[in-house]
Amino acid sequence: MTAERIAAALREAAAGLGAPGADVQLERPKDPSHGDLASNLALALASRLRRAPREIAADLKGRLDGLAGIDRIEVAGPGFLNFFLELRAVGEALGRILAERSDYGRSREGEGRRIMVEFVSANPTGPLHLGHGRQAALGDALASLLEWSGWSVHREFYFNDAGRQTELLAESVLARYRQLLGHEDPVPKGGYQGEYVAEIARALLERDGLRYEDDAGGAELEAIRRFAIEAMQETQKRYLAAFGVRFDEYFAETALYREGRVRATLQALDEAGVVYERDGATWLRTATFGDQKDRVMLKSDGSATYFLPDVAYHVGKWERGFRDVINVQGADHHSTVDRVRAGLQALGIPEGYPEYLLHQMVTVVRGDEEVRFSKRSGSYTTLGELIEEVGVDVARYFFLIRRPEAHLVFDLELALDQSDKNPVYKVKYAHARLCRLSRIARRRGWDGMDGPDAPEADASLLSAPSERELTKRLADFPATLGRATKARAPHILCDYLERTAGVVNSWYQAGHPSRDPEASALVEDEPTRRARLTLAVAARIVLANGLQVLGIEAPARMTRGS
RNA sequence: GCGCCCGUAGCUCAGCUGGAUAGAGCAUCGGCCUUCUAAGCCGAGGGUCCCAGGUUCGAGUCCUGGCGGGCGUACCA
Repeated sequence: MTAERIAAALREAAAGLGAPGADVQLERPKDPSHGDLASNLALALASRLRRAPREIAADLKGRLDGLAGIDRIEVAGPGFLNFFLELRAVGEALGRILAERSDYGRSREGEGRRIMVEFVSANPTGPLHLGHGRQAALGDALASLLEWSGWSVHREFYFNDAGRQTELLAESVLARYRQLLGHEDPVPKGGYQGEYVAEIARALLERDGLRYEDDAGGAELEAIRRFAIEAMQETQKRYLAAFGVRFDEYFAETALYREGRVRATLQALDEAGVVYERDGATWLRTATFGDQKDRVMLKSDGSATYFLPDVAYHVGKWERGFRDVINVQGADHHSTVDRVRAGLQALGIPEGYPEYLLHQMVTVVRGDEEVRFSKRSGSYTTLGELIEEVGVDVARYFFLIRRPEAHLVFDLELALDQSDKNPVYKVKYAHARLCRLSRIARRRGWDGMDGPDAPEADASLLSAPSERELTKRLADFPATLGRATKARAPHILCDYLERTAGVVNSWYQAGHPSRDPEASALVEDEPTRRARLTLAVAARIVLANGLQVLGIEAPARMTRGS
């Protein structure tokens, strides 16, 4: 590729000027008058070479003579080198896109190594809410990005099925169950009030009949607890499936106890000399490893806090062979980061393990009005209700549209809009328009662009500014995916897709028959038509692949609403 | 009090290793449909990048200190 050749030539030229091993990065100038590619190498080398940047740039330029595919090189501004490529070189990406098709954008960066992405990890004590929605979309998109970058990804969901909260759930279910039988049991203090608890109680009654009616004391609470957790998990899994998210493994906290891993972790920490007793409780010296203060592992009543099994769980991840782990969590859990890492470090696991991706909270608005999370009608309490109203694709996209560390405002009014104002639809429409071009071409007997044996198009015929711009954008797709993956930031891909869709729409519109038939992809001149249809197919592939990464459908046609 | 995150156009937000004149969508205003679906396109206005210092040839981006907002800071989960 031309860009790689230029970078290599620049490195060599820099070495020739006395600066070997320079880190050369080419960038896409925003302004087309700054060329197709630009390098700030001369600026970066100025202090090292103790020379004026523009002077260095001129020397570099002198050493780059005769590079194929380059029309001209300019020294500009404070010392930039701007490269203007021949159209053929700009268009070389098109051939690659047509050849790689649905694989265009994949890389081998991860070299097949295993990586775990843990996300959602909701407690089995209630339905999934909107925060879980953001996490589901984010974790799944991140996992998908990693797969596209050549990692072997394991998607995992951890659930706390052992703590006090699950007992409270069971007690709440029992109260509701007895209410169904005409008793006046109140839901326990701090218990779960939601309607879903009553539903579980009804299901329990249906399955087991009157078995627990006289069990106000709770002798069979364990059976109820298991039933409730299972029911809750079924519901969660159903919503996640509807949301298009699938996990390789659901990991239960109780498994840690059953296998003795909690006790073993406690013992190992004790042997490491980082455990002490105070006020009847057992503490871990997490402050020694960067935590703000020491933490309790065993309460004075002998039961464990969440912290201890959390550490045991992550020791398990390490022992299962996962050297790369990303935990996707809400920012309200950020205090666990330091303490879990501290516990792991005390056991000799490297600092900074595991990696965390913390995302900020979600607020929902309808126009100017904030939607409160309450049980009153018209408010959203669960992910399921949201999906039902706006659809899976819109929900997924909206959850991904912002940087994880930025607060997310979910606008229902915009989400329900089906015009191009809605960014998801903008991308889908662009994709559908490109499909339509190919359909019409086929209908007119101009076939052959879509097959695997499509003849090479002449990219030098793509001379309009919008064609050049679109071609360059398409060439940047693999690098954009790479950047999004490394930054753990799917929104970078959203941003790319929206901009690309904008360029597509603009190009499409310029060639609309009512505007300029000569600029259309469907012109009579065969070589020109072939080149433009190739561009259309390439753009379609890129949009489809991008949406695929985000788990969003790329329709070949959009049906007009009434 | 302490810790993490955020502060960019009226609103919601991008801004890649520090680089050229700070960008997009929405909203507002003005143009463009007999033609491949205009669910669109073109154009315009709109900015003390929270403030103050510092590092640098160069800071929205890095450092320090403020101010404002969110989330944490349990022998809760």
